[in-house]
Amino acid sequence: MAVTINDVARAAGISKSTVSQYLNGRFEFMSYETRQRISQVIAELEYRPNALARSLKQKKTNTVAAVVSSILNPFMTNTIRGAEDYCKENGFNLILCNADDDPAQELAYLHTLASKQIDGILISTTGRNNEALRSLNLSGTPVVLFSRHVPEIEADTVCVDNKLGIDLGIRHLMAHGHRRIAFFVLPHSQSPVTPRRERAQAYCDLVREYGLPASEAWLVETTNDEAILSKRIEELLRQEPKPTALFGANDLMTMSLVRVLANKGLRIPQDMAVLGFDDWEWAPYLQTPITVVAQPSYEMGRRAMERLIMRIRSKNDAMPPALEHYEPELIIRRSCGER
Amino acid sequence: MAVTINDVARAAGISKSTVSQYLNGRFEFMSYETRQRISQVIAELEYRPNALARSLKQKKTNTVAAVVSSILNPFMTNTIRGAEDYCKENGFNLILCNADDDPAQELAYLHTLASKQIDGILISTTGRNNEALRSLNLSGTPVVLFSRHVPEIEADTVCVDNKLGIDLGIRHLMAHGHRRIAFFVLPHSQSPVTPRRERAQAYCDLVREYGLPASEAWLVETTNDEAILSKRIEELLRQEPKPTALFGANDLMTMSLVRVLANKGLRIPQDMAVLGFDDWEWAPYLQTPITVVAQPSYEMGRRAMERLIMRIRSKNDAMPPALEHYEPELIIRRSCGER
DNA sequence: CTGAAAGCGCTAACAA
DNA sequence: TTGTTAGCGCTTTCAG
Repeated sequence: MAVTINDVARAAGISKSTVSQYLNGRFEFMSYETRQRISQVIAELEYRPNALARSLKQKKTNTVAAVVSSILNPFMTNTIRGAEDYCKENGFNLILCNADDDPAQELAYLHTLASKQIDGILISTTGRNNEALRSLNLSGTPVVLFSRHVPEIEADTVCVDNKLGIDLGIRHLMAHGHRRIAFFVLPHSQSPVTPRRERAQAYCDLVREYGLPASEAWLVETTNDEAILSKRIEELLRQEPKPTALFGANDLMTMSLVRVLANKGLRIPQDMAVLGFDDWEWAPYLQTPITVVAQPSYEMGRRAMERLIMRIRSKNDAMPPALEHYEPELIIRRSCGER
Repeated sequence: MAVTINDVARAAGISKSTVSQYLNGRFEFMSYETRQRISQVIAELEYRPNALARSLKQKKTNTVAAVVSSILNPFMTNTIRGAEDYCKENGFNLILCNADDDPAQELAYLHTLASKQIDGILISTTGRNNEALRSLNLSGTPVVLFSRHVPEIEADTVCVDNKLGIDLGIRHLMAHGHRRIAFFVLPHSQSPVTPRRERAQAYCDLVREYGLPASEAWLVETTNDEAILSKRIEELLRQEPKPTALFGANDLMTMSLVRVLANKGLRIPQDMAVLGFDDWEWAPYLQTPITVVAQPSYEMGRRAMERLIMRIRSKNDAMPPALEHYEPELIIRRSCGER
């Protein structure tokens, strides 16, 4: 049987409330000897306060959760590292939940997190559980959104300027002589997820704005499953004129694009230029290092967690929700042609 | 204020113990109407039982933790996925802790996990907190070790047959005409961590056994920091005769090796062959696809979690601890030469 | 079939 | 400066 505060009190010959005071750092009204005594007994007994009991009473767990769409996504893992570091520096525990972009999973997590009385939630949401998120946020469990903005949820949001990112990318491609640009994005037409919509929209707008040749077929809505992607690319290459550059709307998509081209024996950039949205660890070390539009993911994660913890500490008071945009950055490597 | 079991009882016009029965699926002694009524009230009120209170009383949290040395390590992330899946299938929650191979961090996690009354721990330990782990295991929080075996801790362990892995690797290199093989491993002489010791030992033994030329300088003990690694490689190449192949003792090491060689303009395998222990996602897509000795990481993670949950369910009864070895597999790509 | 009562381990007034 | 007391929200005998 685990040792409890009562055991400590008994062994020290004092009452448990004094021990409790000690545990909570209220030494002001405690004799020096008592304090010494308690500290010694605790060490001897290897006493560790039961966090469940404490949290039950205090109504706070000092634990927050990050619910992400996929831990395979390098952008997410970097974001998490930022969030994690900020937590650590501020004495919070972090629970990581991988919702796999599945609304049902996401909702299940929200429920168990709520039942575990988590203090706050950082989430890159599927956008399908807005009521649940709103009600959490309203009922005292602060929620901060990152990467994906959902106007219906009045919560702090940290994301990137998607239009700027696409603009950076397209201008870079143009500078390398590319005019026929295909854009690969996850299905977005009936998805509530904003980044893909914003990026696809920006692509369309900018292609028009810059007077580039356009084709419906060049806005490719597809999963990043490599078999499927492979077919879509074949279709694309069967038509004339073909695009000369492929622009992936996020890291996973670009990674698949690179692999599919490699498996087809197509060289980058000689046979096809490739540009990605989001950077990833291996991008510089591939056969052809990949040029990308990168988000400052680590900082964004830190910042999102900073806001979350601030909300928790301020008890989520009246402050209106803030929407913050970070600037993406173009990292030029070699996949769009030399120069 | 959150809704409690009392609110539900009151709204349903019954006592809270009946509601509790309902929550715990004990419908046997409950009228059908009561049952209906409760279910309806719960839905209306959006009642979610407080897991803290429940766990406090039941003395179990239905939550386990995985403490890993690094989430940047692809071997670990695959292992985690296996563990995660098994948890999910069995109704357990998983908390992921990244100890960063720092014994102090690890110990801190063990303490907070214990205080959170976690039901069990899966760990790839630094080997520096053996007493803590033993005492957890003995005092009712089952511990399962994976990847790293520590004889002093009598707990189930799931790991790979390291000697076999090194043998597979060395024989493959020999088959490609390599005889001067350098082995890159993290500092292990005074580290309690077994895999690196076993692998280094196996390297030494097998080099002797196969009558390969040996040199103290070819057993390179180094961190995988790229700057440092770069220096070590330069030193190695300054001497005659040079090795013709580099064997990385784990994924992170091999990844760094590949990057350092790339940055030096050395071609794989023409200028230097490379072989890795542990596979990783990008290994097949690099300039030269990397040949590796792979561990069945997903299965190992699943299996480790299976044992852990079994221990939890059986209340960690007398069963003697089991040590399981999985077989590694050679995945031939192109980094050791064509053939 | 349902309710009353005690208690899990801890905190927080309030008394002493 | 320390102890008493009353819960936090839930489960679990044990009566009825």
